[in-house]
Order: sequence, then structure tokens, then C-alpha cells
Amino acid sequence: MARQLITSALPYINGVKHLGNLVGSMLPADVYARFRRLRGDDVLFICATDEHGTPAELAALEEGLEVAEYCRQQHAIQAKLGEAFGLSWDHFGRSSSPQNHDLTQHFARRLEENGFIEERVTEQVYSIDDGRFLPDRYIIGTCPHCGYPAARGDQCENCTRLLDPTDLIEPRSAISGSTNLEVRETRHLFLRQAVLADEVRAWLGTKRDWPVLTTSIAYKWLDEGLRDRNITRDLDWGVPVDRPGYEGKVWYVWFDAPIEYIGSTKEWADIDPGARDWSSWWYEAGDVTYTQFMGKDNVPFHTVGFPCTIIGSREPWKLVDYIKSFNWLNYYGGKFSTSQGVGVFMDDAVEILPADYWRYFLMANAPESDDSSFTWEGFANAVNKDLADTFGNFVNRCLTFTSRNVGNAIPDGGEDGDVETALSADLQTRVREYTDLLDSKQFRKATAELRAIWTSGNAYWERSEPWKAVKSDEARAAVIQRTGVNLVRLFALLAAPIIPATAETVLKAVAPDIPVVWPEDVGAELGALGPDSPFTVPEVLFRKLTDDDIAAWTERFGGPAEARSA
RNA sequence: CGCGGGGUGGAGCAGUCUGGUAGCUCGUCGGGCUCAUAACCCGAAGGUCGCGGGUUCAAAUCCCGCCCCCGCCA
Repeated sequence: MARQLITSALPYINGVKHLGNLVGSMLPADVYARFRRLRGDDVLFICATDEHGTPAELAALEEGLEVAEYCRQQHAIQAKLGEAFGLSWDHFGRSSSPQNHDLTQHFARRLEENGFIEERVTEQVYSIDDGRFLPDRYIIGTCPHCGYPAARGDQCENCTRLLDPTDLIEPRSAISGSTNLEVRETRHLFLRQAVLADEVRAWLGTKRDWPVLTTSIAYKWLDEGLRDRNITRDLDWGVPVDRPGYEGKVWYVWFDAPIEYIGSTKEWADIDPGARDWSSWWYEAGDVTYTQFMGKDNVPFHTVGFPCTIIGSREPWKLVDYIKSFNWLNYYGGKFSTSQGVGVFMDDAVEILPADYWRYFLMANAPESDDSSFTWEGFANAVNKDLADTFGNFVNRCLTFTSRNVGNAIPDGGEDGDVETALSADLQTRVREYTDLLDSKQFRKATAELRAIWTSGNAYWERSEPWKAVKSDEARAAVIQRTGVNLVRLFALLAAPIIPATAETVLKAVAPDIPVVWPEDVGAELGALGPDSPFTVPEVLFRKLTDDDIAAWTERFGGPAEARSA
């Protein structure tokens, strides 16, 4: 049995994630994990919150909470929403876990022993009034390039240039606002990425089948020359640097966060140590296929940064086999914004409609080759045309018709004719194509193929005219109805990775006793439910979204940019 | 000044790496059906593939220049 390790980029601990976050990593990872499980693979699907770094500290400060408590609350919120969206991770961990602390220390030690960590004296801004250093976003000042007065220590959000805190004009503390600052020398540890660059490049060279988006970003970084990276910070919240003279310093969030993929796996195993073996997934795990899902912003850290950590350890840890990356999902052509609350967030989404509505739209419009847009009109159109009219209506028309004619059991009699043979052959081709598309993680095309499969069911039903057959040819009518109910089952099964809750509803109604396994032989699948198999007719699966719905949601969440800014 | 992505029928996209009659969904129009969530099925119209050069027997696809849009707290 193939072993599939699947990870989604770790959502940052701050706040509820929006649809853009969801579609770029967590949701496609879930669809893929579900698909792999249905094919019978041994799947381990891992995610976690990324909890360290200055944004978490500043947010906790603002809410008057200890940062550990703040993270505990936020993690609980995100875990609950993930469940509401049907994200089937085997474990949703926390980068602040003891397991991750241990592993981070381990990698740091190994890198040090192998000569890939170097101590350097750097200049950092120190706040005398706050009694601490001010790394990254803890310091605010005027951008030396564009004059923006609220630029942060790591980047100016106006002109977007990366900054050093010491570049800022009239700097002040983000904690106290104090301008009583001075530059002090302090020691930090640097990861010597430059000397690992050739090894990383050689490793990347073996990944010929990765998406262009992934490799182009990776090679850009390598081509510009990998720079050694400061991987410690003057902060309390994080994994402490275990080294004399480094009291009050922690490892940089980008160093410990990817290690949490392993840490979260260990958290999972520690829940049931007798039955779960975390290291077999990560250490000398040659039989494991490891796939990562992430937005394009995360690609450099996963193609270059984390591989440096793994390779530099000189231990046989698992390196990623395939990175699936995504562009941005926009909101009416503009960006989703966490800080400004623009767009649709996971908590709002599941409050409005069941998760499957969102899951379907997002996979059908996944930003794979280009940024794509969420609009309420587009969302309603996909839900109404594809889910309600094509799939939902097919289920409803087949089951309602059959139930009214012969009762809630599949009728006996008749033999498959040419139409059924042709249908089976056509579907065999389509199912194979759909399977290949999911296998190669081309979700947009896969979803389009799924819709085409649904349409072929409607076309069959239309061509066969069972409503005429029931009046003239009982045996023929039996064949059509039997085929129809089997199509319902097959369609739900194929849809299960994308709309799992709906698929379960349908499968329970028509095939409660048949194991849910990915279809290979369509001919056999269409005969899975034989004569006399009982079934029930489920409630209408998807409600249609109305103009009033769209108007209400547009008003609540904001619509086109002109309307928002007005 | 930087980095990344993009400009293909009304809308959203595929096709560009590996040149060879421009494809899909929605919308529109016409026809059919009436079992079904006024759903479904069939067909049609609609594009000089951002602009200008170049390479080639042949360019949406390769090369050069330019214009425009979006993103760089996912």
C-alpha cells in the first residue's frame, strides 16, 4: 500500500483565515488526501498553526492576553473551522508544541555540528524604555525610500521595499511608542545557506515534473544567490536558543515553522504511541511519497529554506517529492485582506452555506495557472448551474422518478442495450481522465471533468426517455432506472473528495452497504446496485442562490471595488 | 528603480514549455423534452489571441521593443 504524506502550509495563528488562504493550501490538500484514501493509499495528512513571530505577540498585546493564551484560543478557533469545512487532517498541531521545540533544537544542533551555523555580531535597535530589542515589526518609522511614516522594521507596506530596522527614519517602538532608542550590537546565528546552495540546486534539478510556478520561484532565488540567513531573534516567544550568551533569544519563526510538519506528526503519534510511528513517515522514509500544498508566497521557504535545514542536518529526513503551489484568489479583482476585513472568511462562509458549496466553487476556480477572482455572481452561478442544476437535479430526477414508478427498490428485468454500452465506454474514458487529473493535482480541470461526467448522466437519461418507457416497455424502463440509480451512486463517489458531505448523504441513501472505494471499472460500478437494492430519496441536495441572496451578501461583505470604496 | 503574475469571442478561463485549421464553462439566440430544483438535452451566432517589429513554409505559441492591469500582511 502506497504511503502518502500530505501537508498543507501552516496557517498563521492570527485570526480566522479567508477563502484565499483556504484555497491556496488547506482545501486542495484535503481534496487530494481524500482522493488518495479512496484509492486505498495509506495517507497521513498533517497541518498545524504557525504560532511564533512578532505578529502573534503584537496581537496578543493588543488583546491584553499572554501570547501563549492568545495562541491557545486562536488555535481552537481554527481547528473548529477546519472541521466545519471538512478538512480531514489526521492531526492539526501547533508549532509551539513541546515536540516542535525538541525537533527544532535537534535540527539546530545538527546544523551547528555540521558547520552550517555561524555566529555574527549584528546591529539591532534597542528600546531603553521597553528594556528590549525591537526586531522586525516591533519598530515603526519613516521609510527612507518613499517617506511613508508608518513603515515597519522589516518592510515598508507603502513602497513594499524590504528594510532593515536601522534604515528607518525617526524610529519608534511599536509597543510603547518610545523614541528613546539606540543601536546596540548583539550576537545572532546565521544559517549558511550560501554553502548549501549547490546541493539545493542539484536536488531541485531532479524535480522535472513540478509546476512551473514552483520551480520558477525556486530558481529565481537560487539564481540571485542564496544569502546566509539570520535565524535567531531577540524575543521571548518561540523556541529558545540553547546556547550560553543567548538568553532571551529564540529561533526565527521561519526556522521552526516548517519543522512543525514533523513536529505535528510527532504530536499525532504521541496521542497513541503504541499504534502510531511518526518517524517512519519522516526518517529513512524511502517508501513515502511526500506532497506539499501552499500559496506562492510560501514557495521560497519550502524549495530553498526548509531543504537547507533538512540537507544540512546530514540525516536521512524526508525531503518533499512534489510541491503544488497556487496563485492568489482575489475578491472582485482586488485582494482579500485580513487586516481590513475585505472578503469572505471561513467563519462567515460556513455560517451562510454548507461547506460543500464553497469547496466546489473554490476547486472549480482554483488559482492554479493565474490569479483568479471570487465574486458572488460567479459563486452563485457555479452553485446553481453545476451543483443544483446538473448534479443535484440529476440525483433528484432519477431517484424521484424511480421511486414513484416502482417504489424504493431498484427494479428487475431487461438487459443493457447499446445505449448503456456506449454510456459505460464513454464514462470509462472520462473517469480515467478525471482520476489522472486528480492524481496530477490539476484541480480546476478535474472539477470541469467531474461536471462533464454529471452532464453525461443527464444526457443519457434524456436520450433514454424513461418516462415513455414506463408506459410502453417495462423491461426497458427497468434497465434505465437501474442504470440511473447506479449513475447517482457513481457520481457521488467521484465527487466525494471535493464535496464529501453531500457525497456521503447520497451514498447513504442509495448504497449504504457498499464499501466506498474509488471506481476503476465503470462497467462493474454501473452494476454495483442490482435488482431489489433498496434506496431512499434524499432531500434536495443544493438550494439555488437567488438574486436576493447575492444582493444581501454583496452588501454585507462588500462587492466590486467601486462599491466598497464609496 | 525592485520582484512576481497577467492581457485570448459579453464574463470567467484552457491552450504558450514540446510553433501547424482557436477550445471549455457561463451568458445570448434557436430547437427539443416534460421525469426533475422553470431544471435537462441538442444546435447556432460571437474572437485579426494588448500594440509594433522580427524568425519561419507556418506564431496565441519562439525572439526584440513598447503599452496596460493585478499582487508583493494568504
